[in-house]
Amino acid sequence: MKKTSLKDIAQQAGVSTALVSYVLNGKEKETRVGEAIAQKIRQIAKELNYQPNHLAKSLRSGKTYTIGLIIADISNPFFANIARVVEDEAKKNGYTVIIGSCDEHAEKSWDLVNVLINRQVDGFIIVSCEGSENQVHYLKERNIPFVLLDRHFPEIQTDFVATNNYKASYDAGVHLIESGYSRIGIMAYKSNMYHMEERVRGLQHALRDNNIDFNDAWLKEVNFETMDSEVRTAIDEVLASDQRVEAMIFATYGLAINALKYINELRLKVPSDLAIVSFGQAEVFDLYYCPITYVRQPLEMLGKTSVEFLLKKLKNPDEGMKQILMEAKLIPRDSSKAKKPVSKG
Amino acid sequence: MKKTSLKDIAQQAGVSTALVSYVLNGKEKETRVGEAIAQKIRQIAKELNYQPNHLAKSLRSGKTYTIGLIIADISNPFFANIARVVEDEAKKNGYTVIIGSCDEHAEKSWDLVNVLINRQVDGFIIVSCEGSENQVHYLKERNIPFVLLDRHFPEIQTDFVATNNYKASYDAGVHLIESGYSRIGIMAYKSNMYHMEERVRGLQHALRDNNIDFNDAWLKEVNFETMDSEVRTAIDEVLASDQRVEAMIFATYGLAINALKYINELRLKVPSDLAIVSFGQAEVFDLYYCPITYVRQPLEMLGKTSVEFLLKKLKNPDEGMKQILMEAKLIPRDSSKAKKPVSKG
DNA sequence: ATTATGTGTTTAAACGATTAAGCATTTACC
DNA sequence: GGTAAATGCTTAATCGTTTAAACACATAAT
Repeated sequence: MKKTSLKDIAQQAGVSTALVSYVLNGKEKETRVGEAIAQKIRQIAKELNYQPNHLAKSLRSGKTYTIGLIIADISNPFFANIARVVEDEAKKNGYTVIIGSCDEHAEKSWDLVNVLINRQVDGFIIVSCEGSENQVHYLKERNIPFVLLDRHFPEIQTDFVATNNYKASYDAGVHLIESGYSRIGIMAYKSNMYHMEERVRGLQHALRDNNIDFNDAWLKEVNFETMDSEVRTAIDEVLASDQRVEAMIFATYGLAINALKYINELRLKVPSDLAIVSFGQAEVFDLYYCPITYVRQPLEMLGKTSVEFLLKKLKNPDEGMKQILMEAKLIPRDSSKAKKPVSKG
Repeated sequence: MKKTSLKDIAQQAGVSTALVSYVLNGKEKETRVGEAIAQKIRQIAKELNYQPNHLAKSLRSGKTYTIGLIIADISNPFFANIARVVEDEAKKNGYTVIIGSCDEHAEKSWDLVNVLINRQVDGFIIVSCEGSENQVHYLKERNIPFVLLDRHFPEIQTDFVATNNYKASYDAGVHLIESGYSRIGIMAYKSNMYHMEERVRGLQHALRDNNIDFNDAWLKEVNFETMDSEVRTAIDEVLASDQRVEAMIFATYGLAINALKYINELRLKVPSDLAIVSFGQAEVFDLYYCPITYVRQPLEMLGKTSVEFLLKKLKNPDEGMKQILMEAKLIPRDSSKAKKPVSKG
């Protein structure tokens, strides 16, 4: 039993497919279709449970009403959630989203871009991974609409929606300082992505502005792929050094989780043995015995705005470049509780 | 700058589009294309960076190489992970996945089914929600290939891939009994979905087989939408009753999370005040101060097998019905640690 | 009576690919 | 030399829509 097409309806009604198309697209007025025949067409369409073929529509119109969403790491709940927001927002506007995760690999990301271009997506929303600048350039050259989400490349002029990571990290640093910590480290991915660098820089400047010298041993950069083991080593090191850190900022959710697991194994107490602030947000942070202070990124807003920007661009390709940095909010919890003052020396 | 099409290549090469199509689809042998011209065509295709238009291909062939994945609740990390597995597995086979979450609402699920049918997906993988039987019947009638994942309707003959929930819950019950607990409750969604009922039944039979009378007050069924508040009430009740439970099985991840939050607020200790076993799996369970015993469902296998079943069906629609129940594994942790014996009376 | 205007409908091309069928031409065979 | 087979390529229909243009009437205006 084949799907019913315009032709089927046309045949039953004894008219041409053109009329059927006009009526079912609500163009009866402009195209002056007779009221009687319009009724009949609608009636038959309902009886046959007509559902238009999106492929044909898209082929004809050149618009698929589909957005390609490329996410650097969908296992990160922050990104998983942002994907949901994007999807919901897109659906509200009649768009379908095809999601792909590149797991922080630029080649995978290339594949995805190509697959999705073949599928004729109207545009992209991309959480870029390291080394994917060429892809951004490619999309620009080919004039394919896209918006970068959460991560962007300051040296490439593009639309983007991101968090003010510098400020977020600066605030986190100040918060820890005000809570009485001064030897504050940060763990980040080994990466030259701007958002990572900003998170590191934010803390460094917070310390500098409070007259604390940042010790390079306090910065721990680990590789994404080998995170599990490297995090352990890193923790060992920052705790062992003669300049042992008292507090640590984790630049991503994944780092924090791995670190917390290890810290548990070591039977260290948070925050007395190590105070913690983490980027990202997840239920884990609430349920940890010592709830984790975290940087809450404006997830909903980021997702919604990225869709909004993209759809505007799709409607009017000549519209100007849109860039926005949103503010994150530090949510103080027990893991960064004020330190009990200790007499010096 | 338009995308290059077959026609463009044909023009440049001075041949018909048919030849180009043959060559680029590797059919030069069967269709006896001259070697010289084949070379030329490939050359030009490369120069123009030709990417075939999937829409046109699909329209012609009636196959989109797209799978619709409908998930009952994507905010559940178990489902989020299974979605990843499905996506990866599909991609390996050249399929693209369009994911939609119906948030446990049957109407949303209907919408998704229709949207995806319009998008001409080749088939569906569905984690059904309550009240969506009509949709399953609809797909069967319309002869649209689909596989039910994780949840199925025993009264409807369909392909499905699911967990043996009865056994999983039975095992959980036995484990708790062996750990010295006897007043064991279970919290589930108020639902007549088979997988839920099986989880309840599993515990009940485990108790019966160990000569423990199941007290109906130990069964707490809460509504998905109002879970936040109902869980609290339910916990209050099972702890207050004269037949206070000592242990509780949570039939879903969401229920466990909510309960744990409340238990923390009440400053109750796990497992001494209340032992816990939960379905689902997530990092939270590892990081909780008292790691949570949980039922590990064969996530990878479930996802992969569902794709496998569907793709087989797509290749050969007449293949027989495929149904499989996979075994879950109980992962014992501290939250269900053996109880210290207490003298009776 | 002729032209203009309005009304209701059909025709046919187009989107970009696939593919059965047809058409030349060359080579093989008896 | 005549038929058959092999070779290399083109034509044109098709998938299901959309939509500009053409067409055929009826009614109104001059």
